[in-house]
Amino acid sequence: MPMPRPYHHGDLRRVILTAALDVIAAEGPSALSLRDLARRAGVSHAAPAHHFKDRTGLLTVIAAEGFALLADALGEADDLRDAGVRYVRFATGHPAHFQVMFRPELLRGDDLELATARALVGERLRSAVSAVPAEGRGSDERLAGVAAWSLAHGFATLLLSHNLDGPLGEQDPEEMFRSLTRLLFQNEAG
Amino acid sequence: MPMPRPYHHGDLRRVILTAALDVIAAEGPSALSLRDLARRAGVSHAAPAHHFKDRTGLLTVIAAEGFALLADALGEADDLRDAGVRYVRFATGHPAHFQVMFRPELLRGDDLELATARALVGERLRSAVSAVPAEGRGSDERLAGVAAWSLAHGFATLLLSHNLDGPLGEQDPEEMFRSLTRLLFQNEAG
DNA sequence: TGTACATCAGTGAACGCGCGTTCACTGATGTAC
DNA sequence: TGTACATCAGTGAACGCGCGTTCACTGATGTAC
Repeated sequence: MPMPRPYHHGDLRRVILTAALDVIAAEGPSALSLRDLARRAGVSHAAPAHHFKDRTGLLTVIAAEGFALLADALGEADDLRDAGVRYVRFATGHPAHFQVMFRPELLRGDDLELATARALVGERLRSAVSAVPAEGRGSDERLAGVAAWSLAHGFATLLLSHNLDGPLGEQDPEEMFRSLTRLLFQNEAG
Repeated sequence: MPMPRPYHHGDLRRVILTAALDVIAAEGPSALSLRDLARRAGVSHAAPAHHFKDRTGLLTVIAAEGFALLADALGEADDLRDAGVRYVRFATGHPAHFQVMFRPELLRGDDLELATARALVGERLRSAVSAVPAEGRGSDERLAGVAAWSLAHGFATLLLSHNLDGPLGEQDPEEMFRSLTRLLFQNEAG
């Protein structure tokens, strides 16, 4: 005997977000439609607009949430290598967020929450780089930052798009990433 | 006095491909529609299907062409560093191809031309890695390959998605990438 | 050199579909007095 | 404690749009004889 569904959903915003993350992880951001999300949430097709205005609004919320989660993860890193590992772990753990965060053309660029969260990630990355002794990282922190970011981001991206399935075999991605940084930094610092 | 347009276009396939590359570079692969391409080519909306069957067919042709171009570029590399630079140059020079090549979910996976071109790129990358003396690259070629690929791919990806606009400033991307490899490899090998 | 026929490239009308958006509405909740 | 009113969340019908796909077609080109 089905309970009569209450008129107010109560948690619709979160439910739609979760459904959106499912869709994005499975089929990419371009597969997203508000009507489809409404259907998945069992709610009238105009309801999602109430919470997110439109697709861009929804994606912007997801990106902001993603940056906040990533900033949290990076905040707990011991050193630069660990930050890299956490970056990769974030990407595999939150593939939908990750896929959206770095695609500015999908997002409301002037969103305050997004900008704030993104800036915090930038700070965390820079401070992880600064913590490496200068002999190990060269004098140009900006350059070292881009190097570290490129490496982690490239690995994560290739991983998520299944371009490392071959080379990885059965190996754990995080473990491979760790070896990879050991190779590059010859075990110096982080 | 407009010439009466001949019934047979003569070069429609190439014209549609070019239009598709424009659209992808400007708005991403998800913005692609066959009808829109037909409109741009000034041709009836059913014509593109004649050459490419559907969106996936078109994207597969683009990806295969991209891998072929990339293989050519890598084939001329002097060493691993140069291969990296050429990888980045390819990405900036052919952004639309690059955006499509590493998204298997958009492509006809069993396409022979695609698989062949992709395999050739893999070979070229591996041979660039092998050419580095073993002291400089560690004993695990597979790992070194993934490291090099991640670095170049991450840099190229962040660059194209405008995530390096800040750090770059006025600097030439290729130049920055070169510095970045010098930093990482302390000027040892390639 | 001429003719018949096959093949190929592109046309244009028609269809059904899912989409976003709008709008007047209704049910539920919170607040003022 | 009760009532009135404002606000908020979600409904459901309607619209117009661009899309991919199908289909019978026509114009151009190549080939056989």
